[in-house]
Parts: sequence; structure tokens; C-alpha cells
Amino acid sequence: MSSIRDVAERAGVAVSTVSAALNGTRPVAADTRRRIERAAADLGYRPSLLARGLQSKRTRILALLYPAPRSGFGVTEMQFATGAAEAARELGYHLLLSPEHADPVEELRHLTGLGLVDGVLLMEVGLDDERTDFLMEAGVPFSMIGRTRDPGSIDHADIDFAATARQAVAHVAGLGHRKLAFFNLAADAYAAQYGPAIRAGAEFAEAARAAGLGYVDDFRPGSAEEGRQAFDRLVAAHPDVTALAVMDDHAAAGVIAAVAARGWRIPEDLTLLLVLSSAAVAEMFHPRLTTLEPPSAELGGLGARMLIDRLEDDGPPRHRLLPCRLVIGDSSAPPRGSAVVWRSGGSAATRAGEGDGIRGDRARLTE
Amino acid sequence: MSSIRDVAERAGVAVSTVSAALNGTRPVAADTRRRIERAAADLGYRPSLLARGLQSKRTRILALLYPAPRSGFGVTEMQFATGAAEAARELGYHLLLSPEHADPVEELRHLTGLGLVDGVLLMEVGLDDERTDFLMEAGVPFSMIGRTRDPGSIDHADIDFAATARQAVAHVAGLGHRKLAFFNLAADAYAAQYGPAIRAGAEFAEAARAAGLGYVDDFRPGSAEEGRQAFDRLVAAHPDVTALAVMDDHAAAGVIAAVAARGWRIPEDLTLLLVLSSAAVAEMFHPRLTTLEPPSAELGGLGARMLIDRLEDDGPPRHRLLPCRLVIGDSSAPPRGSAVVWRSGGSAATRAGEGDGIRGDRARLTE
DNA sequence: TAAGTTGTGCGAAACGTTTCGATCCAGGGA
DNA sequence: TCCCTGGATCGAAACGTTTCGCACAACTTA
Repeated sequence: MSSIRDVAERAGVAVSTVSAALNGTRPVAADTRRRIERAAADLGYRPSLLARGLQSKRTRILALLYPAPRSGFGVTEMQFATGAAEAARELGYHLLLSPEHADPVEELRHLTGLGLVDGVLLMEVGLDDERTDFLMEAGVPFSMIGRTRDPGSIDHADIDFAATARQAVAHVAGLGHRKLAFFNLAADAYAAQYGPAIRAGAEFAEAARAAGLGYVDDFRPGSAEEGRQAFDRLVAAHPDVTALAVMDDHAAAGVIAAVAARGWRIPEDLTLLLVLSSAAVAEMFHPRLTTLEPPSAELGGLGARMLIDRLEDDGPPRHRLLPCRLVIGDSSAPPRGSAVVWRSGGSAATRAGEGDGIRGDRARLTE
Repeated sequence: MSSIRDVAERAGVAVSTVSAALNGTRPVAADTRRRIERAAADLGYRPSLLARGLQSKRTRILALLYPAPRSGFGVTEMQFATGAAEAARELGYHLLLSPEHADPVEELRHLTGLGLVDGVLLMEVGLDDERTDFLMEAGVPFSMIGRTRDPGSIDHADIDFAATARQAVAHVAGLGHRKLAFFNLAADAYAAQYGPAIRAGAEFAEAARAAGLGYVDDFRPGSAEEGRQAFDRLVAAHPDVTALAVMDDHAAAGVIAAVAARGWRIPEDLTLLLVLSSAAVAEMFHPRLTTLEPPSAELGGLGARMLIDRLEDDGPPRHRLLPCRLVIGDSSAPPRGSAVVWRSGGSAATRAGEGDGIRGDRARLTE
């Protein structure tokens, strides 16, 4: 591997001139610059990131922390990672994939102590997250995908749960439904710490209230079997529920089984929404489910970009909230007994139901 | 951040002595060493990876290349990444997540030219892969998750397709089936380049032949709709097929729909196997599908470990093939008309069918 | 006692950059 | 003719390590 000295020799100039010419740090005569560029190209010269980083204290490497033990690392989380890696690459940065274990803070201390990374990208952020305290105190630049309870001045990109809930409720209400049930994530899975569970729960309740829709959110099934049971109990307790939004993929599978078991059909007897799951997953169900798909790759990209922005020039806090995409599948329909409205195709209700979202097939094209 | 000089001063010794003491590079008197360790601890000293790498030409950073444009980045690929990151961490390495675009070789040239990474981990390897040529020529250490047509001396970890196919065929034959169909991945999706499609196809054919099983592999549906059509055509052309192995998740969804549409039931009328898909995905189907689950995280870990092994001491080529895990779900049963064998629970056929695999619920515990 | 042998520790060089003060030279004003 | 200015370039130091040749003392051996 040729170094800057080789280039300097070949171009017949000093090392510092090569550096200046290549980085544009300060003016270099036009023909000298050309000679240098020529020499560099001939030699296939690549500046060493290590040497540069050692000198400049900037490595242009970011670390993405992810919780290693949780096997529930799904497509969504992966898209955070690829989205972030992609954005980093576009801006000339590299992304380190760093698993977290039992003691995240200690590991973070270790990682940042190495001087290898310029900043840190946090995902799976809890409402109260000890990692943020450490990073603030240590003065390590970072951003979050997700957010703490009160992010204050911490840069973050997260799902806009309020807008997502409003969108879902509008879709359901637009179809003519009068009562909506919401199956949140399993209570034990993330405890009260997990932002998406808390925020989605609160915002769906609020959106339903604002829309004057009946609302039930007593259940949090975390598996197919629990989903099945939850649905049976839901029907027993609230026979007037005609629309259901489910957070957990497996629970949704259970609901579908339970619906089939009692001889009902989707969407005729139940409108089913999958919340915070990818359209790719929704397509594996039969019928293809209407989904509120989180913009995971975009969030990952945003997280990386705002971290890089902060590294390059410090400014005011950067906060971005993105709503989920409503991808309308074959599991949405007016409630029992209002088929006329659906078929007429001209009512306000139908328009609201259709106009709000993306048809499934179109959505796939935009991938 | 304190440097090795600070430690040296505080301990009252030379810099080189600190280095020797902390790295065990050469003997240091016991009490000197203690003084140095004490000083280092007091200062919270962490050696700079950059400086160390600059001097030693070893950064202990690996790059994992992944194809960025393909949105079909699923659970399997993700587990490669997390498995590799985990293994790297355990051995004191870091993993860079590097997206690949239009010109992988040029990007690889760039990445390796930076001097940032010690070695490269390739995934989504084609049967003929230009990246391997470049890396060999450039003398960059690397390993593959997957393998080229003829890997020769290149280190790799891949699925043992032959064993996987034998296992699947034994399971099906053990249940009493006489004719098996195989839906490969969509032809256009990966063309003839994609190893898993080619190898799985070939090995299933061979295993079926060896077991004396009838075999059909004319179809390669890549979506739910294509899966549905393929199944209808399969039944029309080969009404005697009673077992079906499917490679594509979405195609499997389509098959299930088509089965239901003609009033058939799984597993009574069709035994359905999902090949190379995760059990987590299989559980979302109803009934829960029998799966041949690739050991993705293990493969990722192996890939990383063999690369690190090679970096630390050069030896003979490292090749590892791992079979998929057979996770028996509720989609496996004897063919129509042989229910007696199934219920009796004591026949050789039943034992073969059950004994070969892991029951679904036990498998989940081992996650 | 002289010469060799260990066991320790030191200092300087090197890795490949960037940065910054110093130097050189040509041209313009007095 | 002399001095000043400013553009272009140079050389050396610094970043934080590791490595390697040397020095020095304390023993051992002849």
C-alpha cells in the first residue's frame, strides 16, 4: 500500500503539499495540484484512515448499538441498521455493528474509550435509558432511533405514534366502524420501559377518543396462542367490536386462527390491522393484512444523518417524527350490515377509507 | 483521554515498559508491573485502537459486506450479521456493516485500501463471484457465508444442502408419502447464480431419487399469487403428489390459500414443508408449518471465527457445512388414506417421521 | 578477578497522516 | 536599488502506539 510519502516523491513535492492538495486545506498552484493528483492516481493511493484519525481525532466511524440477547431482533430492527449503514456510507462514514449484553453502560464505556468511533447510534431505547445518561456525561455525541420519555435536547428519529394512530383510526372510522379494539405488545416482553408499546397504546386511545370511536385495549397477547385466547375473550366481553388493531405478528396469526375457528371471515366479520409490522410480513397472511408499516430504513438513515450533522457542526437539537405508512390490504372492510356503503363506492366513508392509505400493490413498487 | 505517556509518568517508568507490561510482550518485574497496572486503572487508560493499528498493521476490525439494493433482506440475512458481530466481539474484534451497490469490486477496492479492516466477510455469495477473484488477487484475507461453485481453498461456512435434503426426504418418506414436489426460489429472483436455489434444487432431487420417492420440481413461484397458481397447476399435472416443500415464504402463503380454496386441509390433504425459512416465520402460518430452518446465526458466527482464525494463524482451508434444523410443525402428516399408520404411533414410518426432528415447542426453548 | 549471562528497563524510531511556523521567490511601490 | 508583501512550498512536530537495539546491574562461572 503506497503512502503519502510515495506520492510526494513521485510528484517531486513535500509531503505536506500533497496533503494540502488532496484535502484542499489551503491553496496549491494549479499545475502542482495536477501533478500530485496524477501521481496519487498512478499509485492508487488511499489515505490511511488510521493515520488520519490518529492525527485529526476524527475517524468517521459510527457505532450502532443493538441488544444482542433479544432474539426478537426482527426485520424492522435490521432495517434500522441497513438504513443507517446506507446513510453513513453516502456521507463518507462507516458503521460498526456493536452487540450489547448484560452491562450496556460498561460496554459503552469500553467502546468509546477505544477512540475508534466518533459517535454512537442508539436503538431500542427505553423510556428511561441509562445509556443516555452515560453518553451525555461522557460527552460522546450520539443520536437515538426511538426516544426516551423526555428526550429534551437529545437528537432522535422516531415513529410519530400520534399521527399513526390518527391514520389508523381514520381508516377504520372511515369504513364505518364504531368500536375498535387494540392488542398491545405483551406486557412482559418489554415491560413498561418499551416506548412503542406505551406510546402506541396511549395514542390509539387518544385518537379513538377524539374520533368518538368506542375503544378497548385490555389485551396484550404475545404469541399465536395468546392471540387466539385474547380474541375469544374480546368477543365475549365486547361483541360490538368490529375492528381490531394488533401490534404483535404472532398474536395476529392467532387472531386469524380464532376468527376462522368460529366460522367468521376477514374482512367481512372483522377488520384486522397489523400495527408496526412490515408489509412483507403482512403479505404472508391470508388475506393480506392492512398494515401500518414503520419507516424503519428511513428512521435508521435519519438517525445516522443527524448524528453526522451534529459531528460536523453543532446546532440546535434535531428531532424527527415519521408516521407509519398505511398499506391497505384485504383485511379492511365496512362492518357487518353496512355493505351497502362499501359497495356504493361514493360515500364519504369509503373515500376516507381508501384515500388515506397506499394500496398494497402500489406500496410494493415504491420499495 | 489519557495516553500511555500519562500512565508511564504516573508509574515512573518508560513508555515502552508500560507497553510491555500491559501486553505481556516481554518480562517485566512483578512490582513494576503492579505499579503500572495500578496507574493504568487509576487513569482509566484505554489504548487507542488507531495508534495501535497504525503501528501494528492490525486493526481487529472486520467488514461484513451485504448487498444494499435487495430489499429482500430477511431474518436469515440478519442473523448472519448478528451472529458474525457476536462472534467477532467475543474474540475482541469489531464488525463493520458495509453496504454494497452497483460495483461491488470497486467498493471493495476502496474499503480495503483504507487500511481500516483486517479482513472481509462475504455473504450472498454467487456461484461465480467476482469479489472472490479480487480479494484473492489483492491478498485480502476473507471468508464466505455461502460458497462459490468451487470454493477450493477459500474459507467458508455454508448450509449442508445434501444433509438438509436427506433429512426432509426422510421425514416425508417416513410419514409414508410416495411423491414429493419441490417449489424452488423464483428463477428470476437470483438467476442461476444463487447457490441455495441451485444446490437445494439439486440435492432434493438426489435425495428423493436415493429414497425411491417420486419427485417433481417444475415450479418456482416467487410470490403468494404465483404460489397459488403453481399449486393449482401442480395438482392438475401430478394429482398423486401428497407432500410439498417450498423455498419461498410468500409462495408458501399462496399454497396455503390455494389448498384452502379447493376445500383441502393441511396436513390431512397435503404435507407442507417450508425450506430455508426461520421457525419464527413458520409459526405465523396456520397451521404452524414444519420448517427446515437454516442455522443462520451459527453460520455467521462460524464465518467470522474462521476469518479471525486465519488472521491469527494461517492454516489449511477451513470449510464447514451445517445442516438445517428440522422443526416439526402441524403441517406434517401421513398421506391421505394411511391415517392408521399415523395414529398407531408405533410403526417404523411414524418413528422416522418424529424422531428425525425437533418438536416445534422444544425448538423454541433452545432459541 | 575477569568474562559471560540474566533480568530489567530505557530511548529512539517508525507507522501515515495533518498542521503550523518558516522559507523562498517574484513582483510592486517608494 | 531596496524593502515589503503575499503566494507557494517546505520541514518538523505531533497524534499514541509497538518494536528493537542498548545499557546497566547483579549474578554465575572459570
